[in-house]
Amino acid sequence: MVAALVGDPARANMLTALMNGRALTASELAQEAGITPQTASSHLAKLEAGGLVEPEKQGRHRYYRLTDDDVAGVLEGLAGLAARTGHMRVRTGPKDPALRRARICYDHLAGDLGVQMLDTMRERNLVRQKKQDIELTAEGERFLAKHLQISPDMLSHPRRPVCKACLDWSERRHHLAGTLGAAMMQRFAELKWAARDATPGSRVVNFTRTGEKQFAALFGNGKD
Amino acid sequence: MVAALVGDPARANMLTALMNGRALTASELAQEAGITPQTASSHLAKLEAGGLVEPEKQGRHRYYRLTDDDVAGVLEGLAGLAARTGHMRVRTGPKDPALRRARICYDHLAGDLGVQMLDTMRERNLVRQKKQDIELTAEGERFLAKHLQISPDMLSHPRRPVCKACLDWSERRHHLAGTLGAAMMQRFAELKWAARDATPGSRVVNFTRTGEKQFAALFGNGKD
DNA sequence: ACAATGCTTCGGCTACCATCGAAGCATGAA
DNA sequence: TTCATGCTTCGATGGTAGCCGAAGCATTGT
Repeated sequence: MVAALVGDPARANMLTALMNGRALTASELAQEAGITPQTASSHLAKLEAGGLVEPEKQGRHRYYRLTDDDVAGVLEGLAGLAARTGHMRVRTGPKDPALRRARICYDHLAGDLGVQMLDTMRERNLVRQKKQDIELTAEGERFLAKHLQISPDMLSHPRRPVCKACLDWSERRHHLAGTLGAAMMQRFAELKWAARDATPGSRVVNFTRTGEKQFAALFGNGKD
Repeated sequence: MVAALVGDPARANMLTALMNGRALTASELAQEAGITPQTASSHLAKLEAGGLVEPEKQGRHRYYRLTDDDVAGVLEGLAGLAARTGHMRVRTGPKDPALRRARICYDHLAGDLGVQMLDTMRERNLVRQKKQDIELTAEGERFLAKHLQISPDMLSHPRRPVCKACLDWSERRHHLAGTLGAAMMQRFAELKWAARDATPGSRVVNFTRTGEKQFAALFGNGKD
């Protein structure tokens, strides 16, 4: 059944990413859906078998596009039904998924992952938050020293707080700023977990595969 | 996500069964999908939450129908996509013709003729209907007195309404219930226009030749 | 030739969800 | 009232499908 194909969240994300009519590679679609290439491969095979997408081989890439406008039309219709029940998410902030997921806010991590990180830190008592004021706990200091080799004396600054809550543009929730936020982002880059996108002017932060895994191990919420 | 709702085979079968625009009871939908009532109940709750179907309570039955034509349209579209890959579903046909044409529903006339009767009464302003509530007009009272010797005072009952819309089992449209519906059916029997089938337990109503003619003269829609 | 990249296949794990039995309500009938 | 019917809720189970790690092809670049 075709609907079952569209029903899976990962596949739905892929299809949505293809709704603009352009073709995307398997890897791009994997990133779009937030899954590994091998999982994406499995999904794409099913979508192809279901006649929803068709591949075009080009070198060592495989570009996928929606089969035709009929498919796009049905997807539109489904989105319309979803919108009526309020099950559709409201578009806030940037539309670029990569930008929504992880980006640079001044010098610290923002986007879904940034919000997720602070959420988890709060949940595990690594920090305590009162409104916009955040303070690092003793437990948090041990955590940072152990997993990220960050010591408290690296964070002191004459005019800047160690921790600060920063309202996230796309998520409309807080992520972590301050010298700690900056230090952690810097550490992620040094560990090759993540790097700013090469495109000039882009604020997108790309996580490596291992980086994403390591990050999820420390701050994951199980929803990815 | 809406597509996930349609994606499940059991739910898909239910929705397909509702595609003709008629309403079905929860039990019938369960049988249609080949699952137990409790499983069907769970599915129907989800479909309702997703805005795909809406219920109508009638006695101890719960009739479900597709919310509107948009839903049907999207389902059509999905079926269209499915058809291209070769997997098409088959639709099971109806059943006993005599039962569908005329039968007893509690104590009043149901089936094709029952629906047809209410249709004509509504069309000729003998009754006015708002959803499930039906009221007899002055014109209707004159009509009943003249042609069926039924006077309004025969119809009053402490706990039962004079007119009530009852969802027809086979036609899935409303026919006339209440004390008036019962009185009319009784009158048909007294006039030897129709009689319940002799078979024990059968709900079939057999019309005589003259009865059929007389009935058609009063309530016919010209399609017979 | 070798290495790097992109994608796929295979195997095992896990989580979710459809499913059903049993019991609980609600409505209508006797 | 009591009983029967229709439907729902609860709890437990099992099958399935998504997911990833590791390894295998395929293509391109050096």
